[in-house]
Amino acid sequence: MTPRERFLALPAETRAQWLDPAEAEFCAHGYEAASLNRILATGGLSKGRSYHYFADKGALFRAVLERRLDHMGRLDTDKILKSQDAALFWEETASLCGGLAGAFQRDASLAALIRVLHRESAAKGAFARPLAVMRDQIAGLVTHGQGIGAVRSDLPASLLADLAFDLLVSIDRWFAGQTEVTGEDEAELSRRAFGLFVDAFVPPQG
Amino acid sequence: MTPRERFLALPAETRAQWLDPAEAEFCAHGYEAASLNRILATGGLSKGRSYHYFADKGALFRAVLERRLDHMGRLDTDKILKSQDAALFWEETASLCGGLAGAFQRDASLAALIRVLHRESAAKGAFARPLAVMRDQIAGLVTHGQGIGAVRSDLPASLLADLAFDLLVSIDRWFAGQTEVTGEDEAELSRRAFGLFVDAFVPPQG
DNA sequence: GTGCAATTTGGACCGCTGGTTTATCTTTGA
DNA sequence: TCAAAGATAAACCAGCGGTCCAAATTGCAC
Repeated sequence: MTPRERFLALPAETRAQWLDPAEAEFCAHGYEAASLNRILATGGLSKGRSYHYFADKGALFRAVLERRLDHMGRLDTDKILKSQDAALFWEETASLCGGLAGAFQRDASLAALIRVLHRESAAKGAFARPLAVMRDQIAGLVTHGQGIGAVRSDLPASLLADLAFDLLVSIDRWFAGQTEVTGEDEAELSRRAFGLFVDAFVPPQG
Repeated sequence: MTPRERFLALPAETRAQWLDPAEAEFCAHGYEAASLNRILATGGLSKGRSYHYFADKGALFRAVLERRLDHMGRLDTDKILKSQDAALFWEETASLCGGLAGAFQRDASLAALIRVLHRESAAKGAFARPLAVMRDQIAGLVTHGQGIGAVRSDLPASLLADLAFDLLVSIDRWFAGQTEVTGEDEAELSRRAFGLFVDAFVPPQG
């Protein structure tokens, strides 16, 4: 039995005994700077028990992340992939981005974890997979968009997918760093920011 | 006398005794994962000597970075700031980006160090300053561009500056990750990528 | 030239990190 | 009842960045 299987077999209450302090620690300090020893001390857990259930620090982070992602439900990219004209494509994309932004606003921990994941993934290979899944999903959307003429085709889909992902993260990060902007202002600003996003990826004129 | 002053007073040859192994280590492993002990062992230096010349690991990284940046010369933003119409603004901006890309191609260590700086700056506050300088420069360019109608004004300059910076870094990172694209293909692709960059920041039509 | 003072140097040491190992305790099943 | 298997606690490890201090070296006044 792998450590991961052992952990998933535990009752939810016991699982929370690990995941709650771990999530707090990762949100507060990021991945690298998070102290496993501190997590264990906070939760009253021991090293041996920890490595009985988690192969390493990365496995614990992944478990924390998975629990949060379960709260969010799957990204619904189907509608976008079924769209057959540019207008609908961008309408559905806007809807998905809006839903995502809403989820981030509702669940601060989810937003914080995703930011940690994106920020430190380049340095730590441990998170390659979950991030690659997202990027591949975006790449699929881009390719479909190119097929129906909604997305520019003068650049490779892999590049466009990378840029789209990073751009969305950058936008999110800017809004997260703003303390004064709120309510209607924020809604209007993020609507315009999505406009910039669209401008970058629609086929260039001429 | 501060450690930094002591170090700068050293002959260039002695300075290189620190900076060469440090640069190699930082390029290979990034900042966090770079081992100070390993750098010292490689260079035949001792701990006491190190902390006589560098306040901490971050100071050593900054010294490595500064030596590289001196090789590059200052970014010449004057021409852009003097431009009075959108066409000239973007022409000069293209020229500056091209020069930057050339410097990165010529000096792989510089490119690697800048990538490390950008990647790990969010986690480590030690690098806030050098990065903030670059971002402020970009913010200045954006503001000027907005003034002459070359850059969209429906979003705050600080947001546009952040996005511009991150977008350029993302583009650079994608190209750095490509092994097969070379020569003319790369030149043409990066020309188009700059086109995407422009499309995102010019005033939206309608 | 000599002796003192200031600087420079090496390296032991510190608290901490993530991770390993071992030995004990608990549970299970025949 | 007893042994095999699973779970747990805690000692332990190498390495980390950083501190400290005593010894070696240097520079300078006399």
